[in-house]
Amino acid sequence: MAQDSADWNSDDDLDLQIDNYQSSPPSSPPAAVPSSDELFATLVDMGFSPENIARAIDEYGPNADTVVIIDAISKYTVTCEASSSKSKTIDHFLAMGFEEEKVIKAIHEHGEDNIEEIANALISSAAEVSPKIKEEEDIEWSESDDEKYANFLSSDDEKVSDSSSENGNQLRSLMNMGFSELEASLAIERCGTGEDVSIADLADFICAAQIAREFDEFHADPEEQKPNVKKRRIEPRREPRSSAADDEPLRLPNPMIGFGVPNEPGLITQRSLPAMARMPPFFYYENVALAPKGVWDTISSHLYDVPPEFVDSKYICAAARKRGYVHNLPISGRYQVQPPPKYTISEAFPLTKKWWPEWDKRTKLNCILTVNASAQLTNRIRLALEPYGGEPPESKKKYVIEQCKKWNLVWVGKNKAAPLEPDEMETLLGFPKNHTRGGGMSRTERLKSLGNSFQVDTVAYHLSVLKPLFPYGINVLSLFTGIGGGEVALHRLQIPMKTVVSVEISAVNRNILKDFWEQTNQKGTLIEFADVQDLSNEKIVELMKQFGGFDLVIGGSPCNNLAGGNRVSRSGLEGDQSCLFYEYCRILDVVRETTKTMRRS
DNA sequence: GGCATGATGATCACTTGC
DNA sequence: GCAAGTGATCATCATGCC
Repeated sequence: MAQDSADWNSDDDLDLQIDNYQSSPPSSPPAAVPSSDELFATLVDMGFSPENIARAIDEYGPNADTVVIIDAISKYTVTCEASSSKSKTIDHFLAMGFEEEKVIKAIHEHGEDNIEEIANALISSAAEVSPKIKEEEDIEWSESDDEKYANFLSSDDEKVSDSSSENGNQLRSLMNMGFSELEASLAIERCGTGEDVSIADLADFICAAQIAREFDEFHADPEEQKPNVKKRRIEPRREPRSSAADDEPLRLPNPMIGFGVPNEPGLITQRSLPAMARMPPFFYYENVALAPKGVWDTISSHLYDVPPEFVDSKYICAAARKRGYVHNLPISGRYQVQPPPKYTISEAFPLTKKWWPEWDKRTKLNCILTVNASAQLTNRIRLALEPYGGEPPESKKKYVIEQCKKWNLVWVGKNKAAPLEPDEMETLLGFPKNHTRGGGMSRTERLKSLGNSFQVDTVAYHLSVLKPLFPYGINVLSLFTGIGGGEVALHRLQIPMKTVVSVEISAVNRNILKDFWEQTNQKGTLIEFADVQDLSNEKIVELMKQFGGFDLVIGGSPCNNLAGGNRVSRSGLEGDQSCLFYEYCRILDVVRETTKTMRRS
C-alpha cells in the first residue's frame, strides 16, 4: 500500500528516512545542556529531596555533569539512611525544608535535644525572610479534601484571618517553609491545633501525605490513603510480596493512559517513588497489560514495589497496544518525539479512505500480533460482500467487521479488506520503514518480531525525560532487545548512545539491530549477546567497569506465557519463556549493586 | 528445509440486563 | 450486586506446498 508522502518514514531511501527523523526537532526541544533550574526540577521529580539536590549543586557547581550530581545525592541518601555520621536532628529539619546552615546554628544555640526550641528558632528565621509564595503544584486532592478545605475556610474564617491566632500562625509558618496554603490548611484541619501539635508534627503530616501518594496514584481509593502522621520520609525496602492476598490486586486504569499521554487530559507530573527505586541506574521494564491475575503484582514487587504505568498506545498512535511499564524515570517534562505518529487509521493510511465502507466505524486498529491473516481471507470477504453492492445485510456486515477486528484488516479496494504488510506495521509501531527488512528475515519472522516489539512512540514519550539528563550520551543495557525498539526510541529522541550492550536470543533480530546501528551511523559501541542466562554476574561487572556503568536498563521479557493469545501454555511468570523476567531482576540487581560500589570508590 | 496457512480456547476486563 | 454476554489478546502447532 502506498503511504502518505508526508509520512516521516515514507521515503524509499533508507538513508533519507534516517536523516529525516534525525533532523526533526522535538516539539519542545530541551536544551542540549540542562539549566540548573531544569536539572533541579527533574531531580525533584525523580524523588530526591530538594535539600540534597541543592547541596549537590552547591558542592559541584551548576554546570557539573548530571551523573556527578546524582552520584553525590545518592551518597547523601545513603549517609542519611545509615544515619552514620549526620545528626538525625539535622536530617529531621533538613527534610522539613530548612537550610542546613541555619539548622546547625539553631542546634548549636539550643542543644540537639531541644527540638521545639530549634523549630521555633528556624520558623522565626524563616518568617524574617520576605514572603516567598510557592505556586500550587500538581498535587492531587480528593473531592472530599476540597470540600473539607472549603468548609474549613468558611467555618474558620475568623481564625485564619486573625493574625494572632495559633491557627493562623501555624498556617503562615508552614507556608513560609514552602508548603502550599492548601497543604498547610489540610494539615492543620486534620491534626488540630494547640500546644500538643507542633509545627514539626504538621510538617511531618504533610511529608507523610506526600509519601502516602507513592503507590497507585491512579487506582487507590482516597479513603485508603489516610496518611500516617508518624510515617517517615524514607521507607526501608519492602520484601517482595509473596502473594497478592495481602494487598488489593493491581487494576487496569480506564482510560489506560498511565501518567498521561499527549493530546489527552489527565496529565500527572508528580509521583513519589519508593526509596529503593530511586537509586541509579534508571530501569524500564515492559510487558503485556492483560497478563493473568497477580502477575503484575509479582512484577511490581520484584521491581522495588514500583507500581506499573499501564498505557494503551491507541491514545498515542493508530493501533492499540495495552502494556504495563515499570520504571523509575521522572514523569515531568515528557514530550512527544517528532514527527508525532498518525493518530487514526485514515491518517496513517490515507489511501484506505477511498474504500472504507461507511458501516465500518473503526478509527483505530487492534493490537498488532505476531501472526497475520492469510491472503485467502481477503477473497472470502470479497465473496461475502460482492453480491450486495454497497449495502450488504446486517449478518454479512457483522461477519466482515468481526474478521476485520480479529485480523486487523484495512480496506485497500472495493470489497477488499487485506491484512497489514510488515512495513505498515513498522509505521504504526514507530519504526523506520523497512527496519525489519533484510537481515535474513522472512516475512513470517518480520511479523513475529514486530508483534513482539515496543510501540516506539510510546516508549520514546516515556524516555524523553532522559534527554536533558544525558546531553553527552547514555550507556544502555538492553535486555530482550528484539528488533531494538528502545534503541530506536533513544535515537529518535536524539539521545546519543555511547554504549549499548544488547541481549537478544534471536539471531535475525540481532542482525536487525546491527543494521540499524550501521545505517544510522551510530558513534557509540554496540555489543550483542544472545542469551540473558549466559550473561553472568561477573560479566556484567566486567562490562560496567569497561564502560563506566550503565545509565539505563531497558527491556521487556517474553510474554509468551502471559499473552491472552496463547492457547497452549499461558502459564504465567513461571512459564518456560516468561520466567526470564527473573533474569531481568537478577541483572538489574547486579547493575545496581555494582553502580553503588563503583560510585563509592 | 523453509515458509505460509489455518485450526486450536482460555482468560480477562468491560458492558448490559435484571 | 450479580450473571451472562461481548470483545480483545506481544501465541502455538500441525499440515501442506514449493
